Amino acid sequence: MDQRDLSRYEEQARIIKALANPSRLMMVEELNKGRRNVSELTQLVGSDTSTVSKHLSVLKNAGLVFIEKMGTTVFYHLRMPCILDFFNCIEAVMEANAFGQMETVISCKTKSQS
Amino acid sequence: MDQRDLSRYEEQARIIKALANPSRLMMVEELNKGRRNVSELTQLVGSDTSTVSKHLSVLKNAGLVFIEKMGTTVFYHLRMPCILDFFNCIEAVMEANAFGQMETVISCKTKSQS
DNA sequence: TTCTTATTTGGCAATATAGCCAAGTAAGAA
DNA sequence: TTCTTACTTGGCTATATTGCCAAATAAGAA
Repeated sequence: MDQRDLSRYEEQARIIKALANPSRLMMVEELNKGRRNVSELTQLVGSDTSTVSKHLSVLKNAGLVFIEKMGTTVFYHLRMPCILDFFNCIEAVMEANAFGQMETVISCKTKSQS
Repeated sequence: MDQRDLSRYEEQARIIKALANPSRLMMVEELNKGRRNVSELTQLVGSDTSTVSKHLSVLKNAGLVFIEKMGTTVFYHLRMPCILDFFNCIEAVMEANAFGQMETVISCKTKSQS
């Protein structure tokens, strides 16, 4: 295990961790439609403004969004060209899981019949 | 905000969270080469066996791996057909970040020159 | 059965995360 | 300047995560 590899995994984990939160996923999906300011995202998520602001700073530190200031309002933009691939991948895992659960039910039925 | 949407985001977050750890990323990448038992993964990661076992149970609960028992040893298999897309996406963000840092350096230089 | 090897689970301490409220900052309006 | 609006930061608590050690389990071997 190389030190370079380790820090690469740590950096990857940092970015993935920034996405590993329901509120932040919601915001990312919304930002994929276009720029949004903090108030708009706050309304979407339904938490305190400060909470949303902190979520946004997590996304910013991970490099997933960038800001554009206009007067007193701050617009957040998504910088994640691969977002569709990313969500499709997670979606595929979820589908596989749903299918797996179905199989379990079937196999239980089969067992109870035998 | 629909309750269905919320729980979808929660489920997505749970899967993403399972990937958001350096040791688990290391294991996932290794498992992409083929099945591995706990000892092999323990050696790879360099933590305690119990720690690795718990990491594996996180991956299993997320549906990202499944097991195959052979006598006393347990082989873990990756179930993530999209793993390449996933890593490529994260890689793209990392590259964009590196590029962004470079830009910052350049813009600082430019500013100090003006 | 006892011994050994492979793995999982329980329990604990250290650290990180999430959310709220209150306080601080920043930019424009009055 | 003061007021207001938009946002960020500090501070706190509750909860979750990580990693270790020790103990439990499971399956063969002796």
